[in-house]
Amino acid sequence: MIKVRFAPSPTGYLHIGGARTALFNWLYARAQGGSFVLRIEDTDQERSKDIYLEEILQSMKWLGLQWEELYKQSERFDIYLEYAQKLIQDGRAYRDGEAVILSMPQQEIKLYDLIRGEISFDTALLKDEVLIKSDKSPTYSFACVVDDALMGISHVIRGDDHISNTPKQLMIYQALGLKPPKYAHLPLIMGEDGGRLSKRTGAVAVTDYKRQGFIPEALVNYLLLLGWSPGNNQEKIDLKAAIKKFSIKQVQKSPAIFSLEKLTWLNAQYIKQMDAGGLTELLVPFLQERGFLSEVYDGKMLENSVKLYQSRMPTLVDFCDRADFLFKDRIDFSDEIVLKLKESGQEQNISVLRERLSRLSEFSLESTEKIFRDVVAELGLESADLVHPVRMLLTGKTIGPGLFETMALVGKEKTIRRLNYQFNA
RNA sequence: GACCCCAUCGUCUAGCCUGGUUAGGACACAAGCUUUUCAAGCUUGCAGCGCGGGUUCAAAUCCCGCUGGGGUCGCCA
Repeated sequence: MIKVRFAPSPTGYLHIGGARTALFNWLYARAQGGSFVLRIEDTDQERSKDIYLEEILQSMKWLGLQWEELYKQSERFDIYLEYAQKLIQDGRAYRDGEAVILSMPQQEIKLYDLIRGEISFDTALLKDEVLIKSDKSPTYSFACVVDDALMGISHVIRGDDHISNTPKQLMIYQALGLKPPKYAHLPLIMGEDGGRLSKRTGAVAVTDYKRQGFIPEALVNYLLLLGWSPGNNQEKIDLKAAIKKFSIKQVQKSPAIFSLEKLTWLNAQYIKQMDAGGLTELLVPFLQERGFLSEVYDGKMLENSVKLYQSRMPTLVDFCDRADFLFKDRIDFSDEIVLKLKESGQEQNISVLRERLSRLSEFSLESTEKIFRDVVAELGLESADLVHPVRMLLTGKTIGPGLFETMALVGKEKTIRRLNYQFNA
């Protein structure tokens, strides 16, 4: 029976590296028909906090990584103490005050890592290992070994940073007379500067990405690509397809640098291919948070707006920024826009356009375009002469979707009002 | 510093195991097409096997060394 676990410590938010470790564990379990255990390593009473635990569970769910079993080490202290006692009786460990310490055997050991192959260590270089601390709580390595053994974990898939913990833990298994699991050490994810991933080099918490408007499918897909490849030049792959193709042996051995640019590109791909209704639903909380939308809103109108921006919003937040004019009553112009409007010299022509548009009864893409084209022709202008200043007036921006689609969305009343602008005021 | 691990375009990677490829794809970048702007899309371009030795008819691929990078060295996890 294949059984793996992800063992986060609730001393901080779930970060991107942890999320990837969880993802690979989950994938391995699913690919092998095994099960996935979530084990909360909250032995550090000082630093473990419930809010972090809540956040980790939420992030896991958001990413779509369901677990079969959940444990908390803080509820298992008796078990660790019991095993430590046994080691003392067997003469493999000794007391130092309240603490229990393992006498480190001296030997050459070989570890076969599923990703790296054979790794050898000399435990003579290791110091005796603390198993139970003076406060009677277990140390990481001890709790980890006891739990992995008791929970029947068959494969330990974890970050590279644990590779040097492995020989110590192997010695604990040996002292306990228990069979160790198979190991696979994942290379770490690094920041854009090649160093450790940190807040300085970008967002590290999964919730930060959520807040920044990334969708879970894209994040998971990107994380998958960091250290693994489905082959056949495929970039976009969902969890279901990944399960079919996943092989732990194909995981890269070298660390990978996190690229926000590529994640953003993937996010844009997912957003473009979503159905507009589903995308709209995702957008609603972002819009409400900004006060752009109240509890009650016109879903149809919103969905139409979303469609117009679907290929123009790499992240959900981008929609809020780029389509803000649809939700605001009045828009503020930047100095740049004010200047460009003044330089366009189209005040008179725009007032002609405005007057003609105001006579329209049906304010649609087709009708506004017809009027616009007529006015341009009558005044002997190029379309571009009016398109740009009108867009600025309606949206407060120099860029955006097609002007007539925009007009139809903004609606007659607001369009007429925004076209009434004192260029030299 | 000691110990362990790693090394293909700027970045993520395919290829390596089972030597023979014009070393493939993607992001980014550049150009073009399209166009009312911006995106999207399509086309094209730029760019890589860290270095040095072997082994071999032949090395990105196998071996050794160097260099470079990463990780660990807590009664944190």
